[in-house]
Amino acid sequence: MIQIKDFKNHEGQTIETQGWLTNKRSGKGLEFIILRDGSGFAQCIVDAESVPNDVFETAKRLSQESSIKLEGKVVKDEKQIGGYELHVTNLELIGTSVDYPITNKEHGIEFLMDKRHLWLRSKRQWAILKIRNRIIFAINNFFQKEGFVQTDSPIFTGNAAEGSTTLFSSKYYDQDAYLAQTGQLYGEAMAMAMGKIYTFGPTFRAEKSKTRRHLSEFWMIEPEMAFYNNDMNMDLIEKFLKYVVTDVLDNCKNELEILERDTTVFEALKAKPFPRLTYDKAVEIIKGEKEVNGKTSIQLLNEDLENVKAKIAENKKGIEEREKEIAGGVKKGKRNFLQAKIDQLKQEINKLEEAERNIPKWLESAKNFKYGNDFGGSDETVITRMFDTPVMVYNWPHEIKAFYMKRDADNPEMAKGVDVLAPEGYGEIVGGGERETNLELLISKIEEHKLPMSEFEWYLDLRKYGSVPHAGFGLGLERTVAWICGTQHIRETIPFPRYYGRLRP
RNA sequence: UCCUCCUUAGCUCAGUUGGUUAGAGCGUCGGACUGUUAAUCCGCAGGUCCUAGGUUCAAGUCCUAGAGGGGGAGCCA
Repeated sequence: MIQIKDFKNHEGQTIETQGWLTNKRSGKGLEFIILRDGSGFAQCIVDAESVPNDVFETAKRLSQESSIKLEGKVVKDEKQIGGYELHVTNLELIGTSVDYPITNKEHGIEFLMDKRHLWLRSKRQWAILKIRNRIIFAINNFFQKEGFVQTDSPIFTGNAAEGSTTLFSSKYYDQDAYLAQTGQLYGEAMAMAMGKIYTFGPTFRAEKSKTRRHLSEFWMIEPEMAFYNNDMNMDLIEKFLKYVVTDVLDNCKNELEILERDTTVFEALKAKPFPRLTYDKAVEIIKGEKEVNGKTSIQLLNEDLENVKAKIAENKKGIEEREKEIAGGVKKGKRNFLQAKIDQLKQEINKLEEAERNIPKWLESAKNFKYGNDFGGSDETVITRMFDTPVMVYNWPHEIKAFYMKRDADNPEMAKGVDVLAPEGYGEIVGGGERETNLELLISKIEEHKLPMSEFEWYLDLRKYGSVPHAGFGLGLERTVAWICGTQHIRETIPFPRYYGRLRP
């Protein structure tokens, strides 16, 4: 039994293969079957003259997602995705498929999410999951090569700590428990034992967020390094992200092509250093007080808005012209064609008008940004819009950062945190920083945040027994997958997404 | 929780100032076509216009309430 990905090693040979019919086209005495088997996609041709009558009849009646076993000759054909097709000599039906709900046409996100268990079979989803797999592989490779030890943090935690995020509450025997929102504090303990570690596991946030970049359950990679300061931390993040992106570019060409991802942005990223902005500089850029590449954020956003408006006007004109043409009297076929185009333009307008409503709000919030606040989603969009690589923002006001963040000795209002913002509006993919080592400062911070001291006794021990400078960060897997794949929604990047309002399938 | 947009055929969507029998494309099914790439062409079938009230001679269209969904804010990876 030969897998589709190995067809290239069997050119000219007659082989057996099996899989599912994902699409079919037919001509007289010819059936073109698009077969998928998880390893790839291939066109299989059943010619009435090359197979027994009953086999051709079976092929003719095959429906979408029928499972089949095929025998045939592998033939090279440059036009095919994998470069090879199968000239079928025999075919056997394994399992029928009646009224498969997902057709090869458009569907809405809600319908597809209700059918997620079947949607996973489609080509686009296949490509995304293959890239997700490669990213995970690359992450592990990178840290293993760099001498990190993979360790895991617990999922049940006893404290709802670390501040503002809402957690999922649960029961642990007779005690209240919560699902972990991060493994970081445990990571610090493990780094004190193993030197350099990383955790890789699921995290849970019970925020009722309804945006294209949020999930309630997502996977996070959290490295933690003893004897690292924040500058070393930022060097590592940059090296790490470049490694992962390069690895995916080298090994997932076919998948990126299926997704129609423009990979030129990644080529730029490989060559250039990531911009490193202090919080102060980033705020100047957001408020439009500082130019980047000759433009301020306000100018750029206004340009974006003008472009959106121009596109809407253009579409409206296109609709008007076609409506006039229809009113003038045309044949049925032509009328249908024009009507379809009109509908498509109207749908585009709906999306553009959403942008038209949002951009002015972002502009307002950018202009009125108050120094000392944390960045909101729109502020991140504004700042990443200015650059074509990920941007690092470091040295944040300590008041808006977590209690364990290291205070800057030269600038006591600031904490040594770093956020990495992905380009193209994919948001914050990394959050991290150097950790506070001063026991007294930590204790006062815990009190300031009104956190239960008893839950942190063990954590404070880390500062009592051989405390050392250390740093680390957390990378959101799904946001990274979304950015590299260029997906519209983060929920396409995980097999069975959990987000507000979605628990099944 | 707040703001905003949406809900019409299996799916994706049109439906004008309220006005006769609610439309299209795709999909299904039947047929045509020897090489198709979301194939194409012809034909048949397919409707609780989200729900409940209300205004009106008349409601898919207007009003009120509710349900569900998209996007955004907050929060964050």
